[in-house]
Amino acid sequence: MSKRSGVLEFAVLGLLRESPMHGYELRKRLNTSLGMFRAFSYGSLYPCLKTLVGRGWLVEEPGPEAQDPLAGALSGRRAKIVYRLTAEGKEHFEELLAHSGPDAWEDEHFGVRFAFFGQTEREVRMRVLEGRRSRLEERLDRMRASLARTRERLDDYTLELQRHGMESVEREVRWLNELIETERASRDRRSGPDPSDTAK
Amino acid sequence: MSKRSGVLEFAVLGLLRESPMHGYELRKRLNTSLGMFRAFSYGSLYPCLKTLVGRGWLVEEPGPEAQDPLAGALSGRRAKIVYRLTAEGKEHFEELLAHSGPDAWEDEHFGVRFAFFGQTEREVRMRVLEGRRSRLEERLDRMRASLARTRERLDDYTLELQRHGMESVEREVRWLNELIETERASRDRRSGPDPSDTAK
DNA sequence: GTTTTCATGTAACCCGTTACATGATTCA
DNA sequence: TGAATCATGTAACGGGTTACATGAAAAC
Repeated sequence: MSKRSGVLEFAVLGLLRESPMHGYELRKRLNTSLGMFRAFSYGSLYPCLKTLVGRGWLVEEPGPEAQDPLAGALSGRRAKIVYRLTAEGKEHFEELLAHSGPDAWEDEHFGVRFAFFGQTEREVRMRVLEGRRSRLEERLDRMRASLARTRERLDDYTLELQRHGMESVEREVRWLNELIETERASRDRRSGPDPSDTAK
Repeated sequence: MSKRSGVLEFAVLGLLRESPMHGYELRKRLNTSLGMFRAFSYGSLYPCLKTLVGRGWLVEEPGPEAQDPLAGALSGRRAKIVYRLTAEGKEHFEELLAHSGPDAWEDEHFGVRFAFFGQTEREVRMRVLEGRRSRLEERLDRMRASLARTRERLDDYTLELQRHGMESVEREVRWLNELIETERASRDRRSGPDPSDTAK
């Protein structure tokens, strides 16, 4: 029933798709490789892994050291649990990757989506980047409007905070512009410059 | 009992300190004037107001239109509830303002603290700005270290994401540097340039 | 041999949102 | 008169954290 709306879920599936791992290692990768923009604790990771197993997207496997006859002989030892993506799990993740709905470019989701762009279709990448950009442009419009309405009643610090906030958003828009540009260029290089396209 | 660790609580007290308001208006101010960096819904605002009243930091007052004899005569009408900061509430908020502990420069708190810098002592402002800056510098160190360790195993998109993330943090550090500079300049202008200070 | 780091989990809580319910006032 | 906006609230849920408990393996 639970939606598991899923930044964490998405990231876990994505990382496990590259290679099986146990929880501890997974968490480190979440907070470094992928991380910077979001941190997770074991308190959320392990329960998440459990529910993914419950849905058949992951399987728990004994760690490789279970092959070791010495360790195997000693009963009662708790082996590392290595999580591996199942076929259904892979299929599900690919569906998620193909999706480019509005939620894909919200603040919380965009970062993790971008982190897996390497596995994402070019067209989907474009839609997500452009969606994100127009999302931010809407926000800029609202900020500018609100600033125009309230400029005089605000003190210097509040004003400075808003100015800095707007600059941050403008900066991200420029970044997206560059990325979109690059994507387009590499697409055009592939299919050859199309006069009917560039003439527009 | 509840901690109410309080971005919302802080902002409510701060806004009501400037002038009494009813909930609806309060929420708008939270999401525009102060806002951009955080939004709140009624579902969190009204319960928060209730608990603040419960602690004696706010009082509910009938809206000004209750003075209107016509409206007052019509029984059963639900008046707007105007919230006003009590003396204890004001005292409490000033304690919060004076505080410059580590939590003041965390991501979640820093924005709201900055928004009320207009009401904050110069020394406290300095400590918060400097605390925030060193917090971000630590983060940069960790990012650089992690990047150096993992650079080759990462694909282009992940790398680009990290690069952009680091640039964002670096940019905020530069912003803080300017703010600190400005604060220092205005302080020095006050007390006159001190040779023993500038010689260092 | 002891401290660190690796490794797995659980229970309680926190701060907030969404969706809903209700009704008054203003504007077209 | 009907729609938009003003205005106040509640119940259920959501996605996470903190603090705790446990124990093996590695490093010193």
